[in-house]
Amino acid sequence: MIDFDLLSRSPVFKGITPDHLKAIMQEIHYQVKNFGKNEMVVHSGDECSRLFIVLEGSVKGEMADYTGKTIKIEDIAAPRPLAAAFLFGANNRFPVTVITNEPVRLLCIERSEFLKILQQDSQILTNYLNSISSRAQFLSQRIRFLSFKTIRQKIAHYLLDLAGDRLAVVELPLSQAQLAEFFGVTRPALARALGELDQEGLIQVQRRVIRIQDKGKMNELLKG
Amino acid sequence: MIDFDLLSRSPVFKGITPDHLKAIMQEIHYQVKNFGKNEMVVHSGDECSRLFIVLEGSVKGEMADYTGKTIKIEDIAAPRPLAAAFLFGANNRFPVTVITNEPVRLLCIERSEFLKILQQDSQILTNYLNSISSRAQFLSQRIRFLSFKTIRQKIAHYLLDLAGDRLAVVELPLSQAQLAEFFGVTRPALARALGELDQEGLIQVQRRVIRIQDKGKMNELLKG
DNA sequence: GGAGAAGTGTATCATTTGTTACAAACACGT
DNA sequence: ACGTGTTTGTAACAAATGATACACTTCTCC
Repeated sequence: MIDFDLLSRSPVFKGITPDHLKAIMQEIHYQVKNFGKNEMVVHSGDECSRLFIVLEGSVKGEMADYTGKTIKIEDIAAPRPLAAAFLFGANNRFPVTVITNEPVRLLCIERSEFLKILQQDSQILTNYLNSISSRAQFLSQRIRFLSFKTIRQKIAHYLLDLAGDRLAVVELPLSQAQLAEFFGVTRPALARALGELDQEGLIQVQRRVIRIQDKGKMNELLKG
Repeated sequence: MIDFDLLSRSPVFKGITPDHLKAIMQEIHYQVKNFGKNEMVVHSGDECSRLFIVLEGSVKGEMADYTGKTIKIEDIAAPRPLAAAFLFGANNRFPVTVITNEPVRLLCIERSEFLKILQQDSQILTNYLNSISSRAQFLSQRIRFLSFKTIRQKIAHYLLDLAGDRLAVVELPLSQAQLAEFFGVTRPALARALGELDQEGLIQVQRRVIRIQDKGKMNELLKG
């Protein structure tokens, strides 16, 4: 049995009433699969020909590097879909290995069946397009961010983005350690860079609260 | 007038016969706009509510950094679409400014009209999904690549990827200078790293031709 | 074959960042 | 107020890379 109430809150089916969703699902072929704890759902490199949506429990995506060591990428809990961006596209293979954190129920829909849904319901189509489109945009921004060479540049970009047009005083939403990880640098290096910018009078740092003193010079940093 | 023969070779309309495409287009509302040379088509930050496809000529995407300096991102020639991944998604704004390289004819389709097409024709829907999905995958891989810290790691990843399961001898498809730019490092630094890997016996470099001597140790590099 | 251009190997030094370690400031429960 | 754990500020040294310069090879065109 499927909890259509929960499923209708999934990003893919947002805005669809549970009843309507139930009607839609009756028209197509799908499967519900049960997994135990720590079971492997898909293996990295498997062909991605079905859409998976977590109905119950949560799974984690792990990426295996060349040595076999695995790194956890992200957790996905009900009712979110699984690797939605990889259902279509040139190379339909999972980039990650997916393993259950706990007992899990998965909704599996063949790509061709899911296509039927997309053609039938414009709301779901829009949802899905928005979803992978947003992901592409997010990734695009992330690449732009990663292309900044120095820590100073990353800080400048981050702070200016955070401040926007508003006042020049911002409070960091992350701890330095988290921010350092987001920047892809070490925590002491980040603290040092913040300290230097403070000494040079570009910003004023009081733990999490930062005042941008000289927006002009901060912009200058992004030049090179 | 639209050259449906050309348009049917666009990634979005691939696999559709020119006649069928003509029939589809007669059902919906669209515009064809003409631009002169060096005219601005869209400005960075503009709302992206229409799909643009280049019918004639070519345009370039430029990104403005905080200082106002512009960097050319890519050229788009007929019959390719423009910023297809930004038509949907959370923040529908162009990340780039688009300027014509020469006199250009553009096909403009409102998002709502394009949605009609997507629902009507499963081939076009699949094309479009493949297109933005591929882009997300490409960006995803690029981020993974950028997350390698050292040049040695980038080299290892690049070479192992290039070699695949085949022999251990690969010929670089790019010059060192181009490869260095792709890696986001300087050319001498890349050459130095290659030289060191050679000295350590992991690879054997003869200008563009590289022989991977020790795949095991190359894999090790990707650990840390 | 020779001249010039492009690509490659290498060296030196400056700059940036990672690494490690430790002290100071803060948060929170008792 | 007091300890305890977390977060933040700083320091010293090592490692990696950038910047710059130059010699050498290979290619191409004449």
